[in-house]
Amino acid sequence: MEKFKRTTVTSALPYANGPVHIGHLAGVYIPADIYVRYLRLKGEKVLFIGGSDEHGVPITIKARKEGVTPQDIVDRYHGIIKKSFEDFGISFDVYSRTSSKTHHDVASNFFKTLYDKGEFVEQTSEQYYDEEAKQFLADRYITGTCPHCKNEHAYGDQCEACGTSLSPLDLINPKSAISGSIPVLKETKHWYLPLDKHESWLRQWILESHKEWKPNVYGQCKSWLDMGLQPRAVSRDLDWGIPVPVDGAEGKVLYVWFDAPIGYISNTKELCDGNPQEYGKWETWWKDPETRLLHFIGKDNIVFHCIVFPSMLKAEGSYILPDNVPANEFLNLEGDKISTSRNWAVWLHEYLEDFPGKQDILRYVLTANAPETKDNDFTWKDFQARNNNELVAIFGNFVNRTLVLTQKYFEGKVPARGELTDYDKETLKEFVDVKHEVEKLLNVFRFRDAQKEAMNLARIGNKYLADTEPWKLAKTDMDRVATILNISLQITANLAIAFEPFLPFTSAKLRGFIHLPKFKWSELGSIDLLPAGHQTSTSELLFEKIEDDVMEAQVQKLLNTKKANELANYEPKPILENIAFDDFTKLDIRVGTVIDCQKVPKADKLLQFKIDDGLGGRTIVSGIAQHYKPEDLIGKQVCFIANLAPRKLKGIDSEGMILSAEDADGKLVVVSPTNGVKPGSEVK
RNA sequence: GGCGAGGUAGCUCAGCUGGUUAGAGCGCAUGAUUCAUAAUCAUGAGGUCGGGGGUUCAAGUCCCCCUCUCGCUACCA
Repeated sequence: MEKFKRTTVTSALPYANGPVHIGHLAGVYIPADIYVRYLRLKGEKVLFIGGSDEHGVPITIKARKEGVTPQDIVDRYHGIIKKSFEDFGISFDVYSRTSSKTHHDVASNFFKTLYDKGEFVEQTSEQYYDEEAKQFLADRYITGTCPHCKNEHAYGDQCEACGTSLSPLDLINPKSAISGSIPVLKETKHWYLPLDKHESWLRQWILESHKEWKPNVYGQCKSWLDMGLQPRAVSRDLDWGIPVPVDGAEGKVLYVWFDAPIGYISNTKELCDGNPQEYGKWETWWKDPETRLLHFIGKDNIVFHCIVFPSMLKAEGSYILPDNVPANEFLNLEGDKISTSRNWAVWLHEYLEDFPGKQDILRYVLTANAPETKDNDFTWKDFQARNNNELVAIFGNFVNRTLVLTQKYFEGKVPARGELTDYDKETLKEFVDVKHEVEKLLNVFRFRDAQKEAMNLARIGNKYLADTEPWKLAKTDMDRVATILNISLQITANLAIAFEPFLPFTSAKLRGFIHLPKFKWSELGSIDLLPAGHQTSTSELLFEKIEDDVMEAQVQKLLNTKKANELANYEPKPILENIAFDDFTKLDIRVGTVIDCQKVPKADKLLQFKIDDGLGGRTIVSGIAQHYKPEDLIGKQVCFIANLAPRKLKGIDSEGMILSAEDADGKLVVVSPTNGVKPGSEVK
């Protein structure tokens, strides 16, 4: 740590196609904000960089669907996201966006530098081109019939009906989603970052030099490195994004994952160029070896920030590499994965409508239950318990007791401290220890435990009051009461400092109560924060209890979402276009009896069937292993397409396709005749 | 199937390079207390550390096998 003079902290750029929810906050922004506030309080030089990620295909699709421009979409969500962060006290030095002019220039130059240095590999491949719209089609812009489930509305990268990932070339009857015309294959050139060439130094850098990274991060990197790295395309044929700054690259833009992390750099530049006196030169924050670079991210981003982006920085040559990448796991909500598309989330802007002014409760709960080592679950019950039993009962209560007693006995003025007893000294020593403990934990990104440790300060205070009982002594020994309250008030002031990184709004409110305008982290542990005679205010409450009905309303809101989702899921898919009878008769569907059935080794989803088809038997491989036990199917009759061209699966020739119905929840159920029939019977 | 991360008290989690009766917070029980938002304080009950085998004088901690959860990856005619 000593070798660094300053710290650049980045937090993952949220994708501007939707608002942000508690998962974002818990995984990335709260930990980053706590860390940054902590460093600032210590007087260290630090920049906290954020911004919206505004390029990429999903934004263009959303725009098209709504009949607006991509810029409209990102303007809308950038605004909402930025406001949410401000509302929750995420203290970015800059929150900009990748559609900015600065970013376009920086990213463009970055690419150009790598291009000129020969760090890319050029490769030409065949991709679909829309001759009417005169453009190449991104995978998402091609629709067609899924070769697996025959859904006519499959996308070029994925069929949403059966969940299969596809390549555009797999689609039957591909169609352009832009013009509706039939696309043609055309050669196109793209640039690739040859990650394989970076493998050896990455291996050394991560696996040897950064064993201190969190296990989930280190393990994920090792997994990727051991699998062997492949070149990654850095350009796309698209009109939304940063144009590839090279001759002959018309109609091509930088691939979104390439431009997004550069956004950290551009946003730094924007900040520094706008106020050089305050922030200095942007290069200092990115190129000086005495700068410590930290990326706060969620686990989905590990590979980009540990492997891809460092490779880009290394290839460029003049940049420093991240010193650590503290990545969190995921937060679930009431037992289910948070999902933007299923609206299964607690949105930050909605939370503030329901709980105005209570952002610190959410900050507290999300930190106390942060997914630091594994996925965690957010429940409203836990939210209520932590508020009522911890914030209200321990923290708020201690502050309130102290201030009320001070008011009662000393008109709100800090009383002078007399001689300290041994017990007083013991108590003081304990809360000096808290400082060291919090620091130790924050330094290794253990925010959950650090916050718990800060809470200990209030516990110490409550115990101190209970043990010394100033309300009894008030009848006999006011000097002693003065000392006790003086110490209690010092503890209160310490709480304001200790909680500033975690609960900034509460800290500010508390400082208002005790009129403590200025403070530093180094003063934590001091018993001279409030001089004798200093005035404190009659307190309002720091936290309020949350009643059951309020929580029930939130749970009900989620249940309603779930119900709405179920209804939506139950809607059957629209019927496909009519076909001629001849087309039907081309299909030869038969009934067969399962003679044998077993799992295909080394495949999770495949079962291998031996079917009696009345004609000597045949082998069929079917992807239903997750829905049936092999032995349960033996002896059953199934329907299968008998004249489908055979295909090898995991080395086994599959001679046909077993028919299954897909239930609303995605469960596959084999179609079977209601009464037994002779094997080989035709289905008409 | 391969790889990665997890599986420790009712719940959420600590347990560093193996070392005496396995810890914390919440919840629960009992007692004390009233300055405080029925808040606080003390005490206590609760775990064969996912299962099995092994190494060792000694294993939650190291090795092997199995099992469950999550993620990446392959497979879904």
